[in-house]
Order: sequence, then C-alpha cells, then structure tokens
Amino acid sequence: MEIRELAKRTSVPAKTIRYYEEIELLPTPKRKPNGYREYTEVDVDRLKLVAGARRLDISLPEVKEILDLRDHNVAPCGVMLELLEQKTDEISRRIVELQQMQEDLQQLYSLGATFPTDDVDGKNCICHLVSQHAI
Amino acid sequence: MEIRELAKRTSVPAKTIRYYEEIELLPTPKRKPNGYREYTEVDVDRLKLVAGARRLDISLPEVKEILDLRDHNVAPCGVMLELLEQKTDEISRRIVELQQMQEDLQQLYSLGATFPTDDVDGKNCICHLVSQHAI
DNA sequence: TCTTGACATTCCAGCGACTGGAAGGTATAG
DNA sequence: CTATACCTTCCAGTCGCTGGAATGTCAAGA
Repeated sequence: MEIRELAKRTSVPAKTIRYYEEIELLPTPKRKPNGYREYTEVDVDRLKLVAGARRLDISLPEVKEILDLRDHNVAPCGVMLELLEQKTDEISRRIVELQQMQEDLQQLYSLGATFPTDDVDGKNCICHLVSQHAI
Repeated sequence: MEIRELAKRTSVPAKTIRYYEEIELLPTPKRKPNGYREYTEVDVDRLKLVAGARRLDISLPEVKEILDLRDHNVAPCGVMLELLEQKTDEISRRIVELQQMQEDLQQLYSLGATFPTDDVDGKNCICHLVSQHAI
C-alpha cells in the first residue's frame, strides 16, 4: 500500500510517517518504480504500536526503545509495563500541578475582578497581582 | 543594575532575559561604556509581570499582547481578566484529558500485568494492547 | 604585574514532535 | 489537454528556552 493508505489505517498523517522514517523509528520502506513508498501489514502493526503509545503520551525515544527490543527479538513487555507505571506517576504529578495552577488562576481572577479595569498598571490592577504572583 | 541583578530580583535566568529582549518582549536596554546591559526598576517591574504570567502558563505572545497595550497607555486589565478565564478553562480541559489518560494507563497496566512478559509481540503482550489503544 | 575567576558579550545549535509550504514528478479521469 | 489529487524532497517554523563556544571585562589576590 502507499503512504496514504497507511496513514488512513493508522490515523497518522503521511507527513508524520515520513518524519518517523527520518528519525529511524520506522524502517526505510521499499519503493515502487515511480519512487513512491510501499508498505505492508508489518508496517501497519508497527505504526499502530507507535500511535497507541503516543496517545498514552509515551515519548518517541521511549517508543524507539520498545521497538528496538522487539527488533532484536527481545520481548519488550517488561519495559512497557515499567513505562506505563512511570507515565502514570508523571501524569499524577502533572494533574496536581495543574490543579494548583487552577486555584491560583481562580484566586487571582476573583480578586482582580473587583478592581477597576482602566488602571494602567497601578496597584489596583490585576496585572499588578500577576506581577506579584510568586512561585 | 546589570543583567545578573535583574536576573536575581526576578528569578529569571540572564539567558532568558536576553532571549526576551531578542523577541522584543523587553526593550533594548541602555549599555554601559563596556557594552554591558544596564537596567532600572522599570525593567524589574516589566519582567516581574512577564514572570508572573509565565508561571500562570500564559504564553509569550499573550504576554506580549498585554505589554503592548500597556505600552500604548491602554489598561490591559480587561484583556488580562479574559486571559485568566480562558486559561482556567484550558487547564480544566487539560486536567480532564490527563485523568482520562490516567485511567487508560491504569487499565492497560492491570490487564497487561496478567500477561507473560516474554512474548515478542504476540496477542498476549501488553504491546499488543497498546497497539490497539484507539483514540 | 600577572593571573585567576566570575562575570559579560555574541552567535549558533538543539530540544520534541511535528507541521506548512515550495517546487517538482506522477497517475488518472474527463 | 488539463485538472486534480496524489507523490517526492527539502527547508523553515512552531514554543520557550538552554547549552556551548569564542571572546571581552573587571576586581581581587599572590
């Protein structure tokens, strides 16, 4: 199949597929006589793994690690499990961060909304509150 | 004051200050006879606003918009309030996304943990689950 | 006076994960 | 014959810095 069909079957844009090839995440495919890339079911499988992992916010270097194991006939399941656990932790932390930021934003908003909105950076301007918003 | 002190007083690295100048977020400062940048309290205030906004995940183009208003003696408070509200919404959405991802990860993990970890991409491999993990 | 070290300057390159666009080739349908 | 819908390559841009090289400046200590 040509790149367009691979793109369709994996929901990965053709542009992105070429990019993955460039960074050696996907092997250089065979070419048709006209120079077009030609893919097989194996490529579909491989790219589906990449796409699934990306949806789980697994980075491309991490995906590469998994694929490299598989390419050397080493089962990557153990590494994948570890990775998923690690991602879960990362995301938990990120959620906490965002919730904190959410609180900060809302607090500033409530306070700032009581101020006049025509103050060019006086002390009663929400901009002043933002300036003072420390770490 | 020199760049080092401005950096210290705003907790913004000197490198970042030069970068902000390059993208015209900060004005080109006066130079001392030796070519070193020289800053004043006005610069401290301006940079504090930038830093505060960045901590609230407000993008540099958005910060620029705010500063441009202020530079033209237009009170940016209204725009800032809108921005904070918008950021709150964005972050809410992001939190929901991450929570969904968290669930997905945990589900895959639990299921995958029951599989053998020596399967080179058979159907009983967590990698297979990841491949099938649709949007 | 010399040297050391801690600053300063500029410029260039890289991160991550694409995405857009230009310039050109190819295949197919009307 | 042309329109269109693909394909190809290559270069540049996004965002917000950050690192590093090469070079200059300044103050303090031996």
